Amino acid sequence: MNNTEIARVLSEIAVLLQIKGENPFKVRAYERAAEAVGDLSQTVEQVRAGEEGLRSLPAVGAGIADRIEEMLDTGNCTYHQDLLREIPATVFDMLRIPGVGPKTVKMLAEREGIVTVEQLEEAAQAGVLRELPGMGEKTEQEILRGIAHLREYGKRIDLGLAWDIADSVIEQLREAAPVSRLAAAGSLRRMRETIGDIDILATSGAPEAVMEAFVNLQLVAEVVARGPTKSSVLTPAGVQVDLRVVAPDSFGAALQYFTGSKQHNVKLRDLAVRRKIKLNEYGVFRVEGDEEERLGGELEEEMYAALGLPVMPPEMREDRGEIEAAREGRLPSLIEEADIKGDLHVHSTWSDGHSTIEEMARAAKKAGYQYLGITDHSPSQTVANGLKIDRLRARSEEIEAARRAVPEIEIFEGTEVDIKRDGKLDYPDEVLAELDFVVASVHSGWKMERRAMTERIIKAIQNPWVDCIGHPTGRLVGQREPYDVDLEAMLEAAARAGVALEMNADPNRLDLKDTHARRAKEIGVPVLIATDAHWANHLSLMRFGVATARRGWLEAPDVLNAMPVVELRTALRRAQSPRARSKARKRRRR
DNA sequence: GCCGTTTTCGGCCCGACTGTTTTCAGTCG
Repeated sequence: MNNTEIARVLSEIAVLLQIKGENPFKVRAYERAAEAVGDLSQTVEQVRAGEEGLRSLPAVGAGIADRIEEMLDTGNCTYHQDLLREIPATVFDMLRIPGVGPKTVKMLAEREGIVTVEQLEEAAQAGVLRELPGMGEKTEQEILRGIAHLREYGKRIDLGLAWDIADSVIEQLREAAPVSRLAAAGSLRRMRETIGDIDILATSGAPEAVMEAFVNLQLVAEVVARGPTKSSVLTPAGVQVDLRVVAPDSFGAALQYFTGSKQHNVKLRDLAVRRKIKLNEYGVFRVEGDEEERLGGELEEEMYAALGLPVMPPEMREDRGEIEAAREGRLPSLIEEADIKGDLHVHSTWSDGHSTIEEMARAAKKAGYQYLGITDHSPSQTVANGLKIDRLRARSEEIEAARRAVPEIEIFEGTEVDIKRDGKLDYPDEVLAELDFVVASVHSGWKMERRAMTERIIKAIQNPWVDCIGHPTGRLVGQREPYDVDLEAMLEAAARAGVALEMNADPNRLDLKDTHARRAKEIGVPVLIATDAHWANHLSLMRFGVATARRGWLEAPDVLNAMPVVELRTALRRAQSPRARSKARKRRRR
């Protein structure tokens, strides 16, 4: 079983135990173990083979380690299967209905034998639910609406779309409501790759008026909940937006609290309790018996300072070791957008891009960059108008013209060359040698088996003219699973060869993902953050790539395109080859 | 089921909102 499968089983065990009414801390142990496995970039098998074994994973002790061992050895988990005999897997879908939690599921199954969404819908339509304990007519209607909503918009949305909505809510609220401060919180502020709902935080002396303005915003299709300090609405596309209003002196506390993650906050509170300190969304307090002394709350920094900690960047707040790092004074100094000196993976009208080389160069100048890599597709990409060798060479003229038109930007003449099924590249080496920068990517044959796919990519990494592997796992967020590849082997090969792996900044890709980037850093593989832009205005997607790199704890020295142009030129492998040196001499004479 | 700056046993975060209730349970984040 692979990591995803093992994580899924562990998290299903947690849900099943919850429905059974088991010890909530046991439930949490399984949840945390599932997260730990899901976050790994190595395979679980590799962790087991490692020196410290499975127990080295957070929240994995003797019991859960046994279950994981069984899954690795036999491909299934008897404990999980026993639980599923008591409670059928169909209840997982029921839990996705807003307002339906484990207690309700248990009650429905025991009293009415309801274990599927369809049965629940039927019972609600028949008016059976309202007769059950703790339920009434409203709950019944709520469940019917929840089912309809789930069918239509069951998915999480990508980070790019979420920020579009959030920016527009913030802008409209600033116009319409008496607010002083407004900020996005939640997974949006942490820049997670997908967003369930959008959390906005405001400060105001007149919360009721803010709530009134909020539920009447133009983009509100439906009001889900409405309270004096918290309301939830749905946009016409079915995205939920939550707004909370707090007093100005609680802004930092609320921002900290609602940014999460849940696990980060749980660990923080655990730390706080030991020091007789209480954290909530209103502030941080020292607790002495019945007495509470307020220590702060206006600034996020005060919340952390009360625990003797520096503030951690939101992207790190996932309980992946950041609190320990903060305690020990070894928080990394994360890469920032301002550190990025150029984009090295963009397309132009020569292949499937929609902007000319010059337009791309002007956009790069506007972004404050020093350089830009034009990396059009290679011949195999016929649908993307991939460049045959003659067109690739013909493109040089236009690149030269763009260099003259936008002299502030150093343009790297590049390609995104296909890695063919056998690991060979779509241009011969002598053609790749003529270029300044080569990204090699897999665009076909997704279904290859793991070993062949791994060898395929490693062969490309070993080609002396390859500078970077593009979107290294091939996944599309929420749409397409990554292809089956041994990431650890890929990283090791890249480290040996000095080849960069891409952090593709397109919010549909984010590939490498955060935990992979972190592993790349550990192994010493340089990361290229690049947008893969097909339109000039898509250079702005860099923001999402940088955010995901931050989630992977990357610092500027870990990122290839945080290098100034002169250093970059000499750092590339081709700079070391005699042929490149002669080419570079020619370039200098020009 | 996990874990240790108080612990190898006894802890394990906190509050708002809703609906169905007459004081609270369930859900959510």
